[in-house]
Parts: sequence; structure tokens; C-alpha cells
Amino acid sequence: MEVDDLYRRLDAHYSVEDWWPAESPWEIMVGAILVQQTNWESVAGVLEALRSRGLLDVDAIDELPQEELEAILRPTGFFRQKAKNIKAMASYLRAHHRSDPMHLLCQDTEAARRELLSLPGIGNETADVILLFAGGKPCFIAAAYVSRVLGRTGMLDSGDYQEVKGLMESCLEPDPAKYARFYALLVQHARTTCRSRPKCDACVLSSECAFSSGRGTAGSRPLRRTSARR
DNA sequence: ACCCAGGTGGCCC
DNA sequence: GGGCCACATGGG
Repeated sequence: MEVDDLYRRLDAHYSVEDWWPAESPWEIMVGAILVQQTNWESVAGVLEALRSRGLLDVDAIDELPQEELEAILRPTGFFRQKAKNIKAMASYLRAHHRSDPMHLLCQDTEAARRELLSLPGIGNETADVILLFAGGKPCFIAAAYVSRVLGRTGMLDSGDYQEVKGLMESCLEPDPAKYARFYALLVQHARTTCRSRPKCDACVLSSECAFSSGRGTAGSRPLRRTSARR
């Protein structure tokens, strides 16, 4: 099975509309920090709380006392770290990008990525979430879920973030909308199969819905780079 | 009472 | 470069 086949099969099986609802790039950046190791429902509640207080704003967050932000973030867990990290992001944008996230994100992708990674609380995955969903960049998000599903299809056998990201980007057209949808589909699939019903992999991933045998999907072959993109 | 969630950073070897 | 651990709350 090729990567595009996997995409089509998942697409036919799940609906992932409105995967990352937000009214602004800054709201996506804040959400990207908040959703770390947390479910989206908690995040959505906190984003609403921030919105209703007029706090979905770079300068407002920069000026808000840390303890007040912590209190609002509490339901998403890791609230002290997240408050610190979100404030650091606001402070950085204000100092270096006129409080405008797009001023950072509209640069060359690699430059923007390096800048995001230099901020506390933003690692590979969060940087790519921001670049893709807020910046519209063709940055594939190689989340742990993604590596897990790809591993089970037999298409790849690595958990290394850069490795998986590079491989996927070399196999797909650099289409941000498709990357976003693919990511959402992979996460959705991982969530509904990994725990409760691991066997359903076969249903979705193999063409005949045959619960063939133990591991992987029959006919899958390892990913190969098809171009020299990086 | 467990286990898990749309990760990251720090420390250790 | 990998393997642990803290970070914290909420839901199944």
C-alpha cells in the first residue's frame, strides 16, 4: 500500500471536519501549547474562557499576571508550565514581531521553525502544528500516533521524529490542506484503534477488510523517498 | 484504582 | 543518541 492509498482509505472511513477550530493564528498557537498531553474538550473550554475575558490577544497575555493565567489554564493540566510557555510566546512575539504571529510565520519555513523551537514548551510537534495550522506551511506533523499507525501498516519502522517527517514530506505533494487532513485522520484512526479495538486496523487499512494475520497490512511496502525535498 | 490524553525539557548513562 | 522522570487535571 502506498501513502496515498492509506490517506484515501482513512478519508473514506473517518470524518475530521473542523479539526482545529480557531479564529486567529494566535488562538492556534495558544491551543497548540494547551493541547499537549490533554484532550481537546478541556482545551476548548479554556480557550472560551480566555475569549470571554478578551485574553486571546498577544499583548493582553503578555500583560496578564502569571498566577491569573495559571488559574484559567488549570483544567488542561500542566497549567504552571503552560502558563509560563504561553507568556513566553506572547512576550517574544511582542518584542520581535510587533505582536503579530504571522510576521513570524510568513518567513521561510525553516527559519520560522527554528524560531519556534527556540521558545520554551515548543518542541518538534508543537512547532509543526503551528507552522501547518496557523502558518499554512506544508509541514507534516510526525506525532507519536502517526509513527505508530504508519508502523503498523508496515510502511515504516521508525519512531524518530525527523525521520518520519522527512519521509512523509518526500512522499506527498506539499499541500498544507492535505497534510492537515492526513494528520487529523491518522490521529483519529490511532485513537479509535490503538486501545479499544486494535484489530480494526485491518478493516480500515486493507482493501478487502480481511483480518488477514497478526501484524501489518498485507501488501504494504516500506516508504521510499521519491524526491529530494527536505 | 487504574490508565490515558492531539508533548516538552532536564538529567543520566 | 536513547531511556526515565516530572509536569497536573479530567474522563473512562
